[in-house]
Amino acid sequence: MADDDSEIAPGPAKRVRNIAELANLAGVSAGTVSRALADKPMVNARTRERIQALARKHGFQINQMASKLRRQKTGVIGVVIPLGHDRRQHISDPFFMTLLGALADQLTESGYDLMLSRAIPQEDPNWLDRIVTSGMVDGVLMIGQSDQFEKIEQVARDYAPLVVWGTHKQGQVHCSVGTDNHAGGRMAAEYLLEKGHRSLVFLGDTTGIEIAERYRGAAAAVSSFGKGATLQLAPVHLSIDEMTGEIAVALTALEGTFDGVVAASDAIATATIRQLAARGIAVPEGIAVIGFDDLPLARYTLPQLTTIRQDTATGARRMVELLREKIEGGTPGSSVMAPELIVRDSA
Amino acid sequence: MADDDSEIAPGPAKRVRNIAELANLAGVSAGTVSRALADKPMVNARTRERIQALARKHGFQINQMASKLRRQKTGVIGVVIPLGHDRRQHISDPFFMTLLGALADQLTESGYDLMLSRAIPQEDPNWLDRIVTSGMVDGVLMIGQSDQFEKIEQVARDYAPLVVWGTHKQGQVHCSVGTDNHAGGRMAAEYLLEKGHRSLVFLGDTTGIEIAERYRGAAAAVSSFGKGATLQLAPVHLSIDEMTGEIAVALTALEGTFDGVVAASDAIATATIRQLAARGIAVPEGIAVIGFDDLPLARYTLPQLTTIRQDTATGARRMVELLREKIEGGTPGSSVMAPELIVRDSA
DNA sequence: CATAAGGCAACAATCGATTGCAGTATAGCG
DNA sequence: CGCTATACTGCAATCGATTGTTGCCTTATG
Repeated sequence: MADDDSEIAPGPAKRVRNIAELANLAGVSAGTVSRALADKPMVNARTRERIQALARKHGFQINQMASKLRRQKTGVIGVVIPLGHDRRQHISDPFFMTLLGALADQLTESGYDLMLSRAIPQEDPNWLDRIVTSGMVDGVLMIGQSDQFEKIEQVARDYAPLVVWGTHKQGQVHCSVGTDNHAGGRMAAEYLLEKGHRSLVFLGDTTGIEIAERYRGAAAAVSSFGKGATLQLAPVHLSIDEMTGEIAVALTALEGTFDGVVAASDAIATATIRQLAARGIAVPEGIAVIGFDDLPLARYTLPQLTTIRQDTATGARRMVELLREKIEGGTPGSSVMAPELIVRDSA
Repeated sequence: MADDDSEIAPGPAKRVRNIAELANLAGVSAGTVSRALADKPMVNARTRERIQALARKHGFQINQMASKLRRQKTGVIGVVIPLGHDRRQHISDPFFMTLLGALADQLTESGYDLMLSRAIPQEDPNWLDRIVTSGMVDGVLMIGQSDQFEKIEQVARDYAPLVVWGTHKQGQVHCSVGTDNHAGGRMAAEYLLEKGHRSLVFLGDTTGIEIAERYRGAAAAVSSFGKGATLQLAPVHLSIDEMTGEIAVALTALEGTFDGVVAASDAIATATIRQLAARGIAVPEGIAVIGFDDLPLARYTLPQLTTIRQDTATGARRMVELLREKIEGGTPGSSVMAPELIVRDSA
């Protein structure tokens, strides 16, 4: 094998553990190796390439821990999912997963690593401080505010590199990216009203601020429609285990009193459609159902979901952009995205 | 100023950046602080508590990078998704996401942090080495072998702490956890045959080893059934963008030549059902469809999916268990889980 | 030929925590 | 009272890479 500069090189040679050893092999100092591998112009092009080739040949890579320690930055972004109001809500919640996927793509493209944490505020009141001051991450992206708005505010007051997916409240300290949930809720209810439905039910648990906003939006639409329109509220949690039973209970309890469902999420909407089908109620003819999120699964149902779209792809892009700005010392504002009504077949 | 154990402590006091500063405050040496915070019995119980209280008060936490560097372990497990044969397959693929969620839960419970990486072998042939030797992780969990079986084998030969979700081949070096894909494929086809369907189509791209196994299993079932039964193959990729069009093409091309579909995944199955519905073909009366995975979304479709279940929860648990064994120096074998036929309504 | 200038590389301090070993104080016992 | 054993604590080396500073050597120019 005609290889680099050696005669016979069967597979990767003796393992090189650190810069010093490689420096020995190359006959230079550790500092030079460091600069060479970092492509610094200060080192002669020829030696640089020689060193890089040697590194490649021996499968050598910089020890990240040492490097990060010295440079005081990690190249890692923490992605946190606070499971606040709904302890049993699994990290595998479909909306979280979708946004997480988008964030992973964005961060990878930006050269960051992604560290995933699940946080349970009820068990550890310092959940956020722990992540923030662990020294493991350059910044934190949070998926959802849950019922931890105050905690987030408190931490954000002296920790800059933090961007949260969620609702934006007037005057809040922390930087958020999210859909206008109030507008989305209103939009959903208005669409059902427009379609001639008058007795609406909102399926969702309003403990978390985002869902609460959606409910308020729907309520606003109904009350501004005036007499003849009503909105009932039935709490349904996001955890998939609890959801099914709660929907069944709600549907039974409210049977005959409504002709339209505003679901707090697509997951709830699909589960609802399924249960309605099981009861022999056609969607949308018997009862119309509108979702929220526009997850991929919204297109998998039959009928396909009419829903309020949250654009997770651009949301993720924006979160990463804002976080980078903050890491570099900027102070960008929050970003509120307009929800979009996606009309398909369920309403 | 009243410091140390102080009288009035209004909020977190002056920020303490490292062990040395805290040691100063406490009037002890850095070593003692380190031991105290690590709950080592060697330090006096009273001083230990005093130091811990002080740390809490100043919101001090050990610098992870320094600690990890010194101890030569990170407490981080890398979770890698190789996007081998299907470059456009997004990290947000529903099966990946489901397994990832389960892994996240398991790792968190085991006290590990989770670092997520997306790897594109075609762009970076050293994708796995890069992650393994980066010094950032104590071990690696891989989700899916894709078409990288050889690469994985090669790395596994001298990197122990690696556990892969996927198929187990006789005599392989790397440790895998997964479903018996061959048996699963066979099971799916047998079920359709048993139900009286004779002309089957397998929808899936057999470049990846796991899907290939499923196909071979189905083919085995069909050929051992004997004459009268046929199996056609139509490649459909896992990427959600490509999938839809490819299914449409396949359904059109094969129209009228089949009465049963063995889908390589639940995602493919649901997309297929939807397209059949759009063509006015009833499932399962007109054409039966059976999926693979038993993702949560399998219950969201109408009709609900009959499918081959892969138990991701126990799979994840087992992956983490095996990885821990390997990190501690053990050499556990692979684990093959039996697939399970879940009969619902689509076949 | 001499001197200046510029390009490269070596040296050594530094990031912050951990830990083996040595040292000291206190208690206990003869 | 003195000596040993025990229980802590302090000291200093170490993990591996980065980077400001210093110094050498080469080349160019008067």
